[in-house]
Amino acid sequence: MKLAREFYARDTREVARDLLGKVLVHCDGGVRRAARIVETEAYHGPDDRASHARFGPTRRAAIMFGPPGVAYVYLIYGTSHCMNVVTGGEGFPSAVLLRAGEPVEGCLHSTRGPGNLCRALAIRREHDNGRELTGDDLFVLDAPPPAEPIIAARRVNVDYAGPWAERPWRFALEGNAFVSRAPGAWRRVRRVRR
DNA sequence: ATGATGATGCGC
DNA sequence: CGCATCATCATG
Repeated sequence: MKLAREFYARDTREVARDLLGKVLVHCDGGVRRAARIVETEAYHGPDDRASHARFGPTRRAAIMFGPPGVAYVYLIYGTSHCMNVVTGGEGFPSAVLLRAGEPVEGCLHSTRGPGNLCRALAIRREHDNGRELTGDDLFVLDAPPPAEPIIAARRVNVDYAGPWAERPWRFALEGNAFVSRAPGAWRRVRRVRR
């Protein structure tokens, strides 16, 4: 069963945790590609200095201010695409970055790391940015809560964000082999409620 | 540790 | 307009 808009219309950090174990599906011209989400990051509100929304509703970030349940896909470092799902209430900019998955079906590449995950599922900014996750091409399938405990840590590569970089808004399934490597990963990890 | 590679956002 | 920056990855 596909996750409905109400799933996304909640606090970013809650959505980021609840997305773990769910299955991201991309129907790519008749071919189905899917991965189980094992790592996410929350970007929460206009004051989050790590968020693309920190400059306000610019052309790129405006989508984060819009309705939840929409894909936000952008190109980073000229080489990698990253996919987010827009969350929260309209007008309050927030999104969850999908950082890693576990291959389920039709994956073209490693699913470890946000850029790799997009490449594996053939998700690209030109085709998928702004796509409604309530549609039939790109969506997330519901799944039972994961057996693995959920862990949290500071977000990756957002040192420019000052104190906001310390917030434990990166979530993952403990011990999962597909969780991305990153500097300082899981050092100050805290366990989160199930 | 570093380079590839291009969109983005800012400041002039 | 120019320029620095960047929610990455692969390689050595």
